[in-house]
Amino acid sequence: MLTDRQLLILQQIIDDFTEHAHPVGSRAVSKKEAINLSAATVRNVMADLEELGFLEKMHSSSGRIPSEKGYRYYVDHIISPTLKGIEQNIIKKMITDDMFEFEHVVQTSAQLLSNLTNYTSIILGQNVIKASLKSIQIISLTDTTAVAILVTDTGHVEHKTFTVPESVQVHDLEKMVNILKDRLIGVPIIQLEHKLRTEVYELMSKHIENHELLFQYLQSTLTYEPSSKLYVGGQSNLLMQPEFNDVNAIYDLFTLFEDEQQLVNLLRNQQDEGITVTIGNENEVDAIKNLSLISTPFQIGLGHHGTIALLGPTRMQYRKVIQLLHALANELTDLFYLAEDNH
Amino acid sequence: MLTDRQLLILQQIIDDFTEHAHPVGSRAVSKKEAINLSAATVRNVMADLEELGFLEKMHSSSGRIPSEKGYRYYVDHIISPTLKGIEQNIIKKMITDDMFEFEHVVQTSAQLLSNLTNYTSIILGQNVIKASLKSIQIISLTDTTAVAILVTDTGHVEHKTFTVPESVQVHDLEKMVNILKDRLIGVPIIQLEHKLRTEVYELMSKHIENHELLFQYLQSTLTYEPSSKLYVGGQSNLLMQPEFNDVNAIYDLFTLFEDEQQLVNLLRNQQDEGITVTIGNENEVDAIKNLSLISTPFQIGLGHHGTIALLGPTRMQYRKVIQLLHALANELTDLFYLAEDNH
DNA sequence: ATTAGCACTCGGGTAGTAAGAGTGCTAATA
DNA sequence: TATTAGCACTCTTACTACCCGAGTGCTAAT
Repeated sequence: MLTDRQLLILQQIIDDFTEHAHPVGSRAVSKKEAINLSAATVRNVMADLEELGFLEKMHSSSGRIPSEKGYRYYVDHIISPTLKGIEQNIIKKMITDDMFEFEHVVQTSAQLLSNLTNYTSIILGQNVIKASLKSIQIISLTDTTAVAILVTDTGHVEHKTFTVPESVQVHDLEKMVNILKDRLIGVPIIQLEHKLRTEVYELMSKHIENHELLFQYLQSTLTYEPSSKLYVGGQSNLLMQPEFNDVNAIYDLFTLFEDEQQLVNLLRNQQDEGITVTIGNENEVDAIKNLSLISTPFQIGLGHHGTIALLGPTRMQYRKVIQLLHALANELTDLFYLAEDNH
Repeated sequence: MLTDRQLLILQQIIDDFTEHAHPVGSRAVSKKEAINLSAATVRNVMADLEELGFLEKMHSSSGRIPSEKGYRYYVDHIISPTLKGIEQNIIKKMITDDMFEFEHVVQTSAQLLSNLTNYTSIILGQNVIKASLKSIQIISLTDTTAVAILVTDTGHVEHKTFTVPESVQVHDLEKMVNILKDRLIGVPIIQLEHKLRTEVYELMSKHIENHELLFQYLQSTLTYEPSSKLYVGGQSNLLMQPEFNDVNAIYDLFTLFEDEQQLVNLLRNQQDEGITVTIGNENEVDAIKNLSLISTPFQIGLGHHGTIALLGPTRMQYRKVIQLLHALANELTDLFYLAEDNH
């Protein structure tokens, strides 16, 4: 579709703009090492690229900046996700150095990503919906308080502290726990509430005295919130980007960061495999329509997966970011997935 | 120290500036209902107040703005922390409506506070350091993964997922758990690591085959991070304040928000009881030297306490915030503290 | 096909000006 | 004596005009 020369010049402009965030003029392109053309010739090519929609001008006599279509072409045609050199080693070292703890690894990865790129990293931990209940326990702390602990087969732990009303008998509580263990262990999380309302409720009303009150407590305690673990790292990195000199843009973005549910949805909507790049207006969420989001899933085990993403200006270092994400996703999958597969 | 008239005018200026964020002129003050003086007279008083250090000018012909000393005087002499009316009810309703779960209450409170005030709320949950271990369990998920769960007597739950090396025998793992239960339950968190290194290590090396490897895992799993639960609500609220039209100020602040440890320290350093107000440069952390922090502790039970704080511009609605915090701290203390005391 | 040359465009910076808000001081007033 | 009216002065902000430089697009020459 594009000639070699057009492609080369598009690439040079994107690289330059990515670095300096200033519109790129024909003279600047002409002076680049890879280019042996006069400014005038470059101008002609640039005019063509603009007509094709790959470049834009801010005003009639500014240099060119890449359009979203330009970035899209660049990402689709120029980049291969093989990472070589230093970063690969950093990641390998970071990840394998005596880390066996899921949350820790994921959190460290988020930190690492945002440090290496100066963008904002968002990592969504495992999708709890598909998991099922592995263990349920109630540990009493004082006479009137207790903590309930739920564990899923994917290792997700949820806990709630609550106060026990004085009217509740200890042996009723024990009975209740036994019913719960009997009926709920092995049940997929998504069915918990239903089972609770039917089977468990029925059993409780038969065997337990104060069942209405207890059940009420139970329901609010066991109703799983669908929010998975979410990590956001390097939010302030984006503030350093020159595109954020306007406070309104910042406001919208940070309001998004505060809305966990919306972030989760954002990452859930990404593809199930491979690296996904959404550029500017390709994003459906308004607050990031002037940013790019690059994401990739990683396997946690047996069909469950998490998502790593990086959020940066459309003027993003796509090559670097894609290679980093690719490498990191591989490492994480190796760590969590093969660990289970290997035994 | 100040005459009645001076006090009145100081108050009017602070109230006006708090609302509008613009320097207040003598004419504006003179027109206020509570004031029956001409602009000229007000000017004289304002000049006096400036000389005393309670007011400042931005430039020679601007109106006056309160100095930090001015706010300090206002807070110390004019405000009483009794809340009446609507907010009290909102809080009561919010807090008592079928909530028995600690984290939920605290998180809702943070949300509530930032919504009611349009400032940023920071809530520090219980101080784990003083707690001691109540329960310790290891639940195996698959052949090679397991999750360890620790519960303190204050209801704090910590969990870590880890992979079990194949070389470890199941019965060794069981032995280890028994040793841990025997030796660590009841031990204050702060002493955990020591006990682990001495008593537990000794026992393990006697009774368990592969003890070096297991111990290594154990140590990284059980070493408690001193970070308590921290909630920050309404970060983006501050972005709407006109004092944040400069991106640099925002950057420093949000970098602080990302540094949990620093936030925890900030709140830990507040007074042990009563409401603490630190205004502008009274704060030790650079990033908030142009903001005010108002905080109050609340009792969780038996000597443990958490801290609620609100962060806003020095031009803050001190009266409202102080009254809100006062009321909320009382409600929380009632809920968590008296619950235990009452039985 | 490429390039040099040139007229043209537009944004950003600088300087000057006018308007407006507010002050401080002085003199008049109750 | 305390208060107030009046007025000159100060400083910011908004607006305008202007110039400079970077960059373009087109034409003609190579």
